[in-house]
Amino acid sequence: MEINFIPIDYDYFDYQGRTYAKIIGRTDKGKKVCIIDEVPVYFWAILKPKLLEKKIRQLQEKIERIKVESANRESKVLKTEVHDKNFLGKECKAIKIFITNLKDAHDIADKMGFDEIEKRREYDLGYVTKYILERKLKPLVWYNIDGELITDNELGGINSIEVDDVLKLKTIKLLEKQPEFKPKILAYDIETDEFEIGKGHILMISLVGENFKKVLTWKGKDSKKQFVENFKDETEMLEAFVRYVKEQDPDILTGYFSDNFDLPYLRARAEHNQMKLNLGIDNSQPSFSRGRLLTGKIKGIVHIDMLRFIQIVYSQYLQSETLSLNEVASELLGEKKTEWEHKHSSKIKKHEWEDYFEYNLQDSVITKNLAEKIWPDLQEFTRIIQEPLFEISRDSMSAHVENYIIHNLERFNEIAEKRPTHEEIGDRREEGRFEGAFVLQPVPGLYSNVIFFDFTSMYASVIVSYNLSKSTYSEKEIPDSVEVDLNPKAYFSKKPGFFPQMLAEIIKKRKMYKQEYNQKKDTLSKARSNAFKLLANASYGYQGFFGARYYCLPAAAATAALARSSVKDAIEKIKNQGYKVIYSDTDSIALLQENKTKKQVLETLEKINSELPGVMELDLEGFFKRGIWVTKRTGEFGAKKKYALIDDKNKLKIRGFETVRRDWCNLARQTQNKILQLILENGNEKQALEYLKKIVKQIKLREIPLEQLLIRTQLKKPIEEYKSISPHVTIAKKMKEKNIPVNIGMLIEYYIAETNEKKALVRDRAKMPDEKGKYDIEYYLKNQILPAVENIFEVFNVNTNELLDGKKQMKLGEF
DNA sequence: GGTCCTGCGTTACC
DNA sequence: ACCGGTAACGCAGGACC
Repeated sequence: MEINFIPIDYDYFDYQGRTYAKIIGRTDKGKKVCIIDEVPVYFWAILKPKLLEKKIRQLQEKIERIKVESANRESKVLKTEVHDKNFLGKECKAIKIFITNLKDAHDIADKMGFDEIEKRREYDLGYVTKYILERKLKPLVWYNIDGELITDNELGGINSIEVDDVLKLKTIKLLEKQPEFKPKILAYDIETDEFEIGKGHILMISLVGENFKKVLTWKGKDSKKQFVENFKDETEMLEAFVRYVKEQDPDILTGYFSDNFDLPYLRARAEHNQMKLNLGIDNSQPSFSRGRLLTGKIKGIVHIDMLRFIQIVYSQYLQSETLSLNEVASELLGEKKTEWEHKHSSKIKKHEWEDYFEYNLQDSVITKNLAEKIWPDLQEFTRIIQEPLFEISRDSMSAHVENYIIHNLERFNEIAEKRPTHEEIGDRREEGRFEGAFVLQPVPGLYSNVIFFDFTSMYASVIVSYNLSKSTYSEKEIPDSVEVDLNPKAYFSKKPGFFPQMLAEIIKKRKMYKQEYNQKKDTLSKARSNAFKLLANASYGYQGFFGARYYCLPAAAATAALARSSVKDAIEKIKNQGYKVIYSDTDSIALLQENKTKKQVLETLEKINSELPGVMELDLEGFFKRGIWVTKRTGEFGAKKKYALIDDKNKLKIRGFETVRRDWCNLARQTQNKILQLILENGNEKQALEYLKKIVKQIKLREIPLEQLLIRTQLKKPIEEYKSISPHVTIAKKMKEKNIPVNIGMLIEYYIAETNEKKALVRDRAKMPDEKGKYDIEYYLKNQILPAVENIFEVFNVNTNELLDGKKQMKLGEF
């Protein structure tokens, strides 16, 4: 039978010693279908150069005799073939070794310690990756599939899984016209009495899908809400949850922080109540793999923890200071949810339960909206990198880069490099650091007509332009190469390597889809452009990352070194054209327009671009009517990574200042922001100074609400591990004593209060927000407000310290 | 008891 | 363990006088 099919989830199973792929997807008629398929599995033995044919044949025979036995199967080599391949850009002869079961590839490879073999490779690729490579049945791409319906008890009863049809694949054909795919998304969220997994009851579970809204609970017998469904106890509620998930039959089950909270909690409570949380299409329970973080997997339904994907892919582009559902949703969706003050169920009053149900439902509604908003990005990442959605939603950026490489090696006839061993990782981490970016020390001041240039995807374009990669690198001087002045010197062949070539394509596609987006303003080209941009930006970090298959520290060091010299060259050229360069950081250059016209500026840019190597490109980032740079708090020099700009539309761009640092109190941040705004709008400090005086007075009169004075600092490790006990650690200890849950990653809130005895240490004056106390006027003036503004006023030779003198008078009773 | 310096720790920039 | 280096700066803690 023939169907149009889109693969969503990939899995595999063993039956009678053989491995089968099991792909779950949808048909264009909306049916959920499982495809069963088989591909030959193999790995490679790369041979030493110049082996005689006879030798190779003898070796093949030896290899073909290898067998390994494990508890439940015997695995052997099925056949071997000799191929001309490339490994790390070099031509080689390699034996392709076909085996019965991929799981035994390691053991078979271990038995191949023959002299003629230089390296064994690709025994460490996962089955699903191998399957996608081999069959070219790529995730989230439409295919026409011809398959045979499995109706009997074949393959150990595979047809009993909960899908519409199970098909054994015969042939696949890529569909020319790719229709839009909208997955069925079901969002869920639980509310519990305790934060520790499984410790307390699950009070309620919300489920939200298309035209489907439910809150399942055993606490809702008095509820008048339509969406609330009441059950006898927790067990019945959990059973109903499983039932509803199956009934809804989603492609994606999504939660927020659900890998590490909701799903493991559900599993733990099911266990506690001696029932099975059989969510899988084969009635299996969710499984959890342990890395540093839990990962929850459900067979046949893609479980996606939205937080993971947002953390990895979006967080650097978000303004949100925490990645809480509330903050992220309000930034990405413009939705604010109503707050609920968490308390134990025994303390919830009757009428409050209704609000609690509403709150619980809302979390799932928001999570679903978030998933729909982010879907284009998830989809495009999946299509571009060609790994399953489940992995794409959780993998780190380095894994994305690596998977992109692996799925594109075939065009280069390349055999994949292996993953580093623990020892190799250890050695790599010992290798030490290399010099990074160049940052130009600014001269403090208020400047008019500031222009910013920046290099587009600078590191990626350096890698491409200078061909920097593991396969092009040489320790020793080689013909037709570029020498990079590192210690020791590094040489990179001019013959294009596969990684720089792939990266060149990534950059090209980024450019193409960005242009397409600028014309069409559609979500698809935006998501594509975004995915390629992120891949390009992660490429430099990838080559310097100790866990990478294609780790190459000299390539990373050379990338940084050539980026430094490129930016310095550009600065010199700009200066030679008669401009003053006032600042530069990594890939950007700030210069003053002064008496030049915009046309002249663009000509300068053009000239520099014409002289840049390869795909490197200097771009006009923007014109700003004013900009301010300040001194460091210690010393006379200009502070790096701290400046503020304003454009013609009075839009501010603030970098590095306390305004953008979440570990300063809101009052200091807002005051500084306002002062920067007034100065940049007016071009002088007059109004800003008046504003500051007003704020100082309000502080002294205790008119500032405590919320404005709270300092938030993240707890980054267990309390006991801190060598230096700073205020937030002290508060975290206090919270723990009071049985308030304290987790790693939490933002600890506190304020600094006055004390009777004059204690020197800040931490001894730190109090929790709900602790009684008067805020310490002197602390907030001297340690928050003044430090945030004094360097700014110093630009105008205004000494803000004088404003503080009022505090003595206050103590004398002036206020 | 004060001053100075250093290291820890967090958060930013790119 | 899950991409890199550069940088600012508060606070604690110890050296030193």
